[in-house]
This record gives sequence, structure tokens and C-alpha cells, in this order.
Amino acid sequence: MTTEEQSTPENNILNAAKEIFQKKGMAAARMQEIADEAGINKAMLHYYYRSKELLFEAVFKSAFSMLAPQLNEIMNADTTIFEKIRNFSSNYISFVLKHPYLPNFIIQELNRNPEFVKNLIAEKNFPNISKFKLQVNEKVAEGIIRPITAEQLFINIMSLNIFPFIGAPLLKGFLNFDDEAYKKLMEKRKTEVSDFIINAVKI
Amino acid sequence: MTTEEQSTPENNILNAAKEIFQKKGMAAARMQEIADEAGINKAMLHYYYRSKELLFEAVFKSAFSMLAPQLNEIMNADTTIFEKIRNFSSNYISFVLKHPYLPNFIIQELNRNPEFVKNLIAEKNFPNISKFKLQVNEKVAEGIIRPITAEQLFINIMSLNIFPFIGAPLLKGFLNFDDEAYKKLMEKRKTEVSDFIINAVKI
DNA sequence: ACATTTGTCAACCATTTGGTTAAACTAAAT
DNA sequence: ATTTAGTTTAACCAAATGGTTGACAAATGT
Repeated sequence: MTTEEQSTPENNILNAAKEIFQKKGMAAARMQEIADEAGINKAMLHYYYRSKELLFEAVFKSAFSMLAPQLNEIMNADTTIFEKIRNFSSNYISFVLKHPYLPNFIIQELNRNPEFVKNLIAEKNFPNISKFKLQVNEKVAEGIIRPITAEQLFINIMSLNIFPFIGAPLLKGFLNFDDEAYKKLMEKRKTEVSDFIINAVKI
Repeated sequence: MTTEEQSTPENNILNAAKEIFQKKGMAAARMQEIADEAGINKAMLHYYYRSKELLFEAVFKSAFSMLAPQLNEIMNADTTIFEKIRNFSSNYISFVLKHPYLPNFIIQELNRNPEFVKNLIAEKNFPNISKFKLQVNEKVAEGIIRPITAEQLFINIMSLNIFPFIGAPLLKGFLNFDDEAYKKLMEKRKTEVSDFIINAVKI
């Protein structure tokens, strides 16, 4: 049994809400539009999820929980740093190519309401960087990688993997690439990003 | 004479609108709030800028025109690639530390309305990558930098400089940093980012 | 001095929007 | 058959919102 999704009204609504919220953001999304997408009456939204705010929270947490495991992987897996970087880059890019609105949705709403992060941290499975930090410091001490703090390296890994999706409209414009060409570029990044990072830190 | 800003009603409104639009985004921003911020009657907004949509466009173009010159610099300056990367990283991070809402605002609204990019491309001063491309290809051919396409390198430079600001709330959460500590991290990135990139490409 | 344009405002308006209600429907339990 | 609990809907509501109007003041030109 895999993580198959039951077809309950709650799930039906949640999926419709995901679609709309992720495309338009909290403020621009309309309850009526979500109801239409779900093929139900608007009152049902309030019956199952009391308010727009609560429905949004459910969507947000569900979206975030799809990303958290991948971040935990890079933090806590029992592999070398280089393997972690390779795995994360490849897996993350594959994942986002399937869910293109997700990263922007998360980032956008966290910027709108930064206190929301505290909420997420309280959840179990919130990624913890401490193990990754030890590992980086160790490898720096051993002279295997150039001196760099774990924080900066972590930010760099996240930046190189996430930004190309969030900034896609802008980057497509600069590069004069259409959707097709840009997607090919992203495919290549599955390996190029990790090569880039590893070249940057390897001595 | 520098680019001093005249205190016309138009400018007054535009600045107030920038403040509100950048903090909340188009959909969540309220015309009344912009009027309050500008210290004028709501009807004045419509007198000077016919509609919310047009006021937003004015704000967006003004915001984008603050970033474009810096991008042109990395594309077209008469310096070596390494100097360009160093200059851009340092200048861009300094700039954004002063205007923290700007990058997220641009990215967020371009994602909301991707066709907007076509509008921007038509403007003069829209950054053009062709010169940078030639330069990268040349240096790769000369064996000075590792084989990489100009597009991928460009995306990497943009990602490493821009994402740490857009993703700040999330990254602060992961790293468990407060605003103060995070800002210090960004200060350090003025040089660390370019070192990282140069290490990644230099042979 | 007078007329005309330009700027400013409080009050108003039509529409949209999140949310509620009361009644109707369904299906299982008694 | 009747009760009961859960589900669904159309109609409704109050508040918020972008936008307008008409009266009035302040410049501006003649």
C-alpha cells in the first residue's frame, strides 16, 4: 500500500483548494472558484473547513509536508556530503518539475506572513540542520572541502535548486527561452547543479 | 545632480503604493491603505492613476527599473567574467539589503502574471545576455573556466544572489537565525558568493 | 477682477466576497 | 415507519472594496 489518496469530500476540497491557492495565492483566491473546481456548493467549503483561513492553512501544511521529507534527507541521511548534494539536487528537481507551483507558493505565503514559520517549526519532521552542520565542519577540518560554514553551503544548495523554478518567468525572459527549452535546461540541472556545487567546495 | 526624487503628488502616491504593494502584493493591497500611507483622499489615487491595475503597473515598472541597470552591468560591462561576478554579487546584495521587499515583489507578480514579462522585454534597457554569452564561451574555449553554458552559469549567479532574500523566512527557520544573525550572514555573502562561483568554474 | 482649468474631498454606489441559515435530502439505526 | 445524525443546497447577509460624483477650493491665465 503506497500513499494512495482517498476520495473523501475533505480530500476533494483540499485538492481543489491546492490548485487555486497555489495558482493565485491566498488573497487572490476565491472561495467560489475553489467550490467550482471541486464541483460542489460553496457552503460545503465552510462545512468541512470553517473558514478560508483554515482551508488555506490545511493546504499550506499539506504542501509543506510534501517538501519536508526531501529536506530531511539532505540533513540526516547516512551518506557522504557529496552523495547528499547529488541526491537532493536530482530528486528535488524531478519532484518540482511535477509540481511547478509548489515552491513559489510556499515562499510567497511565508513572506506574506513570516510568523507562520514558527507554526511549521513546531511540527514534527521539521528539518533540522544540526547533523549536516557537524558533517560539513568535519570535512572542512579534514581538508576534504574548502572552508565554508554549513549555513552558507546549505543556503547555496537551496538557492541553486529552488530559485530556477521560482524565478522561471524572469529567467525565461532574460534567456529568451520558451517553456520547452527551459524545461530541458532544468532537466540538465539535475546533474549540473551538483557538479557545480561539488566543484565549488572540493579541494 | 543625482537621481533626486521630486515631491510631486504622483511621486508621493507612487512611493506609498510601492510600500503597500511590495509588502502585500497586488491582490491583498487595498487602495484605502495606499491613500492613508500617502496621506491623501482615496479619490486622488484614481485622479492621478485611473485604476488599481494602472497604479500597480506604474509601481512594478518603477521597481523593475531599479534592478535592470545592475543586471545590464553583469551582462555588458567591459571587465573580466570574474570581476563581473564579484561586482554583481557585492552590489546586488548591498542594494537588496536596502530594499528587502523588492526581489520577492518582482518574482511574485511575474509568477502571477507571466505574460507581463513580454511587456518588460519591449522596454529599452531590458538586460540582454548575448555579450555575456560570448564571453563565457570564449573563456571555456580558452580553458580558463570549466565547460559550462552561459545560461546555466547565469542562472547560478542569479540564484545564489537572489534566493537568500526571497527565501529568507524559510531559511531563517531552518537555520534558527534571528533577523540580526541572518543579516550578518548576508553581509558575508557579498564576497562569499563570488568566491563560491569562481571556485566552481575556475580550472 | 474674472474665468477657466486643475486639484481635493466627503459622501455615495454597485459589485464582490466570505460567511450564514434554514430547509431539504440521504441513509443508517431504532 | 420513524427517528436521528450527517450532508447538501439555494437564498440570503453584512462588510469590504474599487471606483464615481458633485461640490468646493486653489491655482492659472487673461
